[in-house]
Amino acid sequence: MTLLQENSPIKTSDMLIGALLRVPAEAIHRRIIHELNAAGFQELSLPHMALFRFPGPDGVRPSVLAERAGMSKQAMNRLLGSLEDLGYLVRSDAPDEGRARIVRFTKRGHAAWAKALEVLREIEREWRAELGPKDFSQLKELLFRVWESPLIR
Amino acid sequence: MTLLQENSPIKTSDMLIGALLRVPAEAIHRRIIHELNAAGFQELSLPHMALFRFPGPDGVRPSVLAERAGMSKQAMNRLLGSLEDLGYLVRSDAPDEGRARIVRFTKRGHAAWAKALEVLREIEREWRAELGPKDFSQLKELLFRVWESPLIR
DNA sequence: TAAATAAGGTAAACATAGTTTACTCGGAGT
DNA sequence: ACTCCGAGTAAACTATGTTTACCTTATTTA
Repeated sequence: MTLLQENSPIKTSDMLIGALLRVPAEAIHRRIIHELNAAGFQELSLPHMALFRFPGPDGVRPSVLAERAGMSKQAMNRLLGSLEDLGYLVRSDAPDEGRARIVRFTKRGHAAWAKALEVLREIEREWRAELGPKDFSQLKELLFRVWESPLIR
Repeated sequence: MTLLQENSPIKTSDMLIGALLRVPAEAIHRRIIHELNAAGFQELSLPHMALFRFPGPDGVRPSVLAERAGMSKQAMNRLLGSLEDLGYLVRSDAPDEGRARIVRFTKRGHAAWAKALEVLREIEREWRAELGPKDFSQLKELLFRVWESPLIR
């Protein structure tokens, strides 16, 4: 029932797609938090990453963000409250729609978002250098096909 | 500062590697939990997945599992305690090494582990059907090269 | 040999972060 | 005017993780 033999090297066929995706995804996640912290955005921790992820919270309503993050409106609201206290964003009234509000980055929020993108681009450069430009493009292309497919619904 | 243009379709180049890895990885994660629950392993929830992941906890020491999962020994110990109460595993004394213990799946634990692997293999079949066998193999091969590289340390 | 040290494991207090339950506010439909 | 609905909010509760502290056993060392 164990998955690996003793003393034999790991092969591609031993690895299932779950671990192959999860491990690098988590590594990227940790690195982004680490570099944001190091760049002066000390307060940002793991739960905040529910917001600092594609396609970002700027201009979006809290309930939509809750939906995207897969959490309750209340939990999202507390996250937003904490980030508002920390000066990363504001929740302003939406002019037209009833009681609706809209999340807007402050200057500091934009700076943090820009830093996160910068780290991600740096990571892409490193991967491209390691795999070679052609294979890296191929990897992104394949993952994009997964993205567009019904596989991940 | 926004990442996307209005009213234009998303292209590969818009997507950064972080989201391309994270979204499918999370989808797989959710599905495994869901199908384990449906298969009679109702009690298993998200935090338990820190153990139900490659290469599995069977035969491993608690402190190693804590290290792998990136959490404290105490937190891991509580997880193990909860799974022990639920009948998925036992912590037996290791015969030689001092106070060391070893985690062992019970029959139920083995069954859950086998089910998780089965779901994963089903997911792989679906992806292979969607992408085609050649491209799917290519995807795994590229991810494996990332796995072996220093990129994810 | 005896004492100090290190490593694995455990326990309790605490902090964090999420869900559940319940409420308010504003707009739309009747 | 009355009801209903959706968005947002608040408070109580729950879970899950960290911090702090301690026990046990083996190894090192004076």
